[in-house]
Amino acid sequence: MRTVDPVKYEEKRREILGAARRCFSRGGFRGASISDICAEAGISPGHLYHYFGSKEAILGAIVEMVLEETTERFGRTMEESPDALAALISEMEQAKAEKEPGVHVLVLDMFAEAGRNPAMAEVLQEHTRGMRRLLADFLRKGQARGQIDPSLDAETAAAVLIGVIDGSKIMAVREPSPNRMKTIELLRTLIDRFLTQPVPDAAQREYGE
Amino acid sequence: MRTVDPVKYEEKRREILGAARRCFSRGGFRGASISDICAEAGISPGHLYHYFGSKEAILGAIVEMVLEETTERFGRTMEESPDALAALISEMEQAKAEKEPGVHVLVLDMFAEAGRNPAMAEVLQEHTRGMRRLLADFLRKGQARGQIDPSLDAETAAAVLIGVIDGSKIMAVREPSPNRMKTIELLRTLIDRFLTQPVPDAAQREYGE
Amino acid sequence: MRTVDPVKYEEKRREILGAARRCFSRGGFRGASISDICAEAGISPGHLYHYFGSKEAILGAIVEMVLEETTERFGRTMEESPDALAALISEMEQAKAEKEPGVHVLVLDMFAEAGRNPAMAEVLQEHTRGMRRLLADFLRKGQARGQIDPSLDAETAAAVLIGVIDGSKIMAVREPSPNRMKTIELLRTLIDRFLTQPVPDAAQREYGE
Amino acid sequence: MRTVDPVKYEEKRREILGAARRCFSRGGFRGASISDICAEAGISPGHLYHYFGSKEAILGAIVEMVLEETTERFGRTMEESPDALAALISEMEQAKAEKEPGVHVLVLDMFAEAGRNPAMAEVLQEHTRGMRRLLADFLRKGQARGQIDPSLDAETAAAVLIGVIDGSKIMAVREPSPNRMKTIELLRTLIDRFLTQPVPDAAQREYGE
DNA sequence: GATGAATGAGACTTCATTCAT
DNA sequence: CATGAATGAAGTCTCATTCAT
Repeated sequence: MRTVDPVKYEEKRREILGAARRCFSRGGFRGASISDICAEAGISPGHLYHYFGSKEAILGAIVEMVLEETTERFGRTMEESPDALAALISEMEQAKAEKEPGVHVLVLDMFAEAGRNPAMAEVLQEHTRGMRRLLADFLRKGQARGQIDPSLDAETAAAVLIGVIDGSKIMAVREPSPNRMKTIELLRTLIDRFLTQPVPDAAQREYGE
Repeated sequence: MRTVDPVKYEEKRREILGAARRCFSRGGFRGASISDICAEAGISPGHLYHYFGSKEAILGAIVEMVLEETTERFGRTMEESPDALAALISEMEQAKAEKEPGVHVLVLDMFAEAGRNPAMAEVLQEHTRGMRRLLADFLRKGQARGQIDPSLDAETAAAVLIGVIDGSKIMAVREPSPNRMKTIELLRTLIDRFLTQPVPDAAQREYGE
Repeated sequence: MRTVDPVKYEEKRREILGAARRCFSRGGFRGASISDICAEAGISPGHLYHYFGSKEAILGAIVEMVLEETTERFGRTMEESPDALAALISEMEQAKAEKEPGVHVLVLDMFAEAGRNPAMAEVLQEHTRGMRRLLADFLRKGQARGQIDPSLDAETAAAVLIGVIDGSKIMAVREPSPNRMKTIELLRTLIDRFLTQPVPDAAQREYGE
Repeated sequence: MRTVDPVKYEEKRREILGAARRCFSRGGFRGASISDICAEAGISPGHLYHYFGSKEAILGAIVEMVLEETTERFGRTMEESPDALAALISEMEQAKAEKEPGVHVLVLDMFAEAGRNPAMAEVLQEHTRGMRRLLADFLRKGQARGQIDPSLDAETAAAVLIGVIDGSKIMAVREPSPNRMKTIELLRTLIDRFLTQPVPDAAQREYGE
């Protein structure tokens, strides 16, 4: 009798996904139970299975959601930033000041999971391609504007920079809060020097003289 | 009569640890069961608890082992390398060509776990301090020899470089095998430019002109 | 749709409690396993945990139930009895002719458990206070009616009598069935003499003469 | 080659029994493991099985030991006491001031166990007979000396008094420390009135007048 | 005598999933 | 739509007992 209102359906789905995300953020993919998610979402387990066929499916949807958000945010950041350097630094700082602190855990868990789950690996790789393309375009624009070393292969440089961003996320786990400022500052230098054309080789190794 | 034989004990312990490591590499910390480990090690569940008081304890021992190995290998790499750049690149390449491919997963899992398990975080931070000190000393030597920009704060630079190495590990998950070469090559450039003194500011932004 | 039905829930809970009680009566608190209880109740182990969070919780509920029943029955007995003596004797006889013979074991187990489990001790003490108050009031009424020695402190006498009742329960374990009659008969004398004012001291030690 | 020195054997057996007793006192029969006992006795599990064929056997030996001690102590107490009343009170007080507080638990556990384990019940009943005989003799002597109501059947009275003593042990669990003094005092009255000839019936119910 | 490595059954508990209502 | 009762496999861990040394 009741028509299956697809709007409401999607809405509820998103609600559940939000609850799941909060749960996963706390204890990782394996650490949150369907029960936990149901409690957080305020629904019954039976009902949850109307929206997702399995826990794995929830996980998949979450990953997609998180990755999409990441890409989106990254795209916005780049649009709003004056240059590549500022954009990348901003990206790293934003990641650090996340409202939900568990997001990091979620992303790290994703990496680990991708290391052993081919399906997840595929999703992650697909997303990485998208993000790299985005960043590469951005770099190319910088090169066109003369802000970035034109000899860099934009595509490869983008991959490298994504690696640097990932590394900065791990730094948050590896080191306690102190001197994070100084590290970020030096990361800025690192990126700056990478993207900027270096002096001719001849001049390079001369400090000691 | 007096058969205590701590040698055999330690040997067996190591054997179990090896089995556990293989299992964890496959399925992550949470994904491998005590049963799995026992099967892999060829012992009964009851017996395993002669050597480790809990699954958590096994995990702890593994983590310690892996981190120790990492530090050792890193130390050796640096001793054998002619300069900092070579050492870091070699480190990243070695990591990639690990005999046991699952080690990556293990390390990534460790990061994720540290993100929510304070005990694990503590261990990881302790180890990070050690590794950073090692790397900082190495950088200072390079600075003394005039190979590295003396204006860099060695301690902070070490932290940043560890981040880059971590990032390179994630790259292995993010991107399929192709064009890994080019990425590694560009990472070399990144590190090179970071550690090497840049040209005077005046000369920097001149590409386009 | 709105099927919460706390009635059915409570019913099932009581059912499980009944099964647990039967199991505990057979083998004691430690001797009955969750599996046993599930088999007795005809449910799966997973389901049992919908109703009780732990084995300890079941135990707690049982204890409460048994103690409550005891108090209730004791209250009724006293209301129905013409005087204190009859009430106490009736109490001891009733205890002996329990429908479920295991109840004794259960109570004895409770005492033992209370000797080492502080939580259980607390529950038992709470219940003891209630029962003592009940009995003390009863004794005071008897004193008012001139049936009981008014010089007895009702509260303390109640404690002592509870001890006598407990002792009579242990007698059931200590001695095989024969000459139970005679013992009960003599217990009646014991209580009678305790509650009844004795002759002046002068008259007391004169038997032999 | 080595003769099986029966003295040393018995000694070691007793040592293990002591350790087991301490363990059982803490956690009850079921709460102490063979491992615990071995640790407490400072021997290996394999060795323990040279002395006792099973855990059950240890339990049996302990029970026998405890019961024997109880009887012995009770015998001594009676020999040393001037009259029955003093002896019984002393018995109850001694029990209360036990060096090892866990002895109570052990005894209570024994009662509970006897409620369901026929072998244990048999042992307990055997011991009870011995103790009752002892006490009955003692009472008869008191009757002969004119200190105790001669109309009491000594055998039955002994059973009743053992019940009172048992009850006083449970009181230690049922009630926290306060006003234990008063209770013991009143227990004295209870026993005194029980053993002492009451006034003629006619005089008894006259308080109110 | 004495050790402790080794076993394997079984304990409690969790959890993804299904289904009658 | 929605509930929550129900399942049963699997997980971690304990423990009495055996046996080669």
